[in-house]
Amino acid sequence: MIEDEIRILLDKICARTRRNYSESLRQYNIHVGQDHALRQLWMEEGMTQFELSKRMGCEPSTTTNMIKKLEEYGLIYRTRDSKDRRVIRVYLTPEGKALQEPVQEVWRMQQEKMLEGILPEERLLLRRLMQQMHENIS
Amino acid sequence: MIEDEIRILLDKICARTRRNYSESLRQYNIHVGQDHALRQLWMEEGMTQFELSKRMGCEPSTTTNMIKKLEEYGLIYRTRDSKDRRVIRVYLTPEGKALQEPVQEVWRMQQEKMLEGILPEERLLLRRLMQQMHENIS
DNA sequence: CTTATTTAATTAGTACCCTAATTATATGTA
DNA sequence: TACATATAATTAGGGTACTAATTAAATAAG
Repeated sequence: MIEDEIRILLDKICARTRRNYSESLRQYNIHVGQDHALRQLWMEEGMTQFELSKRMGCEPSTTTNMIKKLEEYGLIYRTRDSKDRRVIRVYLTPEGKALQEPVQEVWRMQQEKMLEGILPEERLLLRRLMQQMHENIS
Repeated sequence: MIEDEIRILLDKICARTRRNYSESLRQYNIHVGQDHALRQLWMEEGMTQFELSKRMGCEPSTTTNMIKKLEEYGLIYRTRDSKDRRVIRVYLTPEGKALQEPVQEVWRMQQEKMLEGILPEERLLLRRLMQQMHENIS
């Protein structure tokens, strides 16, 4: 069945990219999920952990653990909001900021490798189909 | 960048399907990765753990842990190969076999939901593009 | 025959990601 | 003001997946 193949390919591509990405990130001493959090912070600092969870699409408890590791590594720091003492806001340290360029470069290279030989108009179509798939299941 | 969007969509679709699938499997008391192993065994029993790892595309240590859980749950059993005492062969119990139908039904329904509104010829193209992507990164 | 090398599986340790329950603070209502 | 409810973050506990190191059995080489 063609539908089964699509789903299986999806899983394989995902697992493979994750693994490749994980290997490439090792040189910077960070892990796949952490990069996810860092990417959000490179776009906007000072988010609450709740906001960060929403943007990453994961549970708050996952964010707590991830953020804890990133703090241990010295890549981010946290401050409690003075207006609402329940809230914690997350900021990048200079070390965290410095990773943006090299990590984005790794990301871009993997992208290009994955899409090699796929024409611009095919990429547009691919994006459209994937947007549809994403809407279907969200 | 359209390429970034494709990669991000890929991650989101993957995470989402995994999560949805995980929820659906809860009624059968199994977890996402375990289903992966069971699917291989439904196709062919008596594989070695090494063979199972290769087919699942994961590390042997991951298989060891997964198989251990499945054995605790009473879904599979293991026997040591009499010719080569290093090797362990994996078989399904009646309970493990009984899960095939309902779990495959869940799988099929999620598939159809994900691909809703995508025409047959688009599915063919989608498969082709994904096959290409898979080759590119493997 | 003995030693070295290879191979299958396991163990230890780390990170990711989830659910359910808990803690602490803020807010709405009697 | 007092109590109930809601919200942000955390903790506890389980499963997935990896790397690196180890164990045990099989095979190759001297």
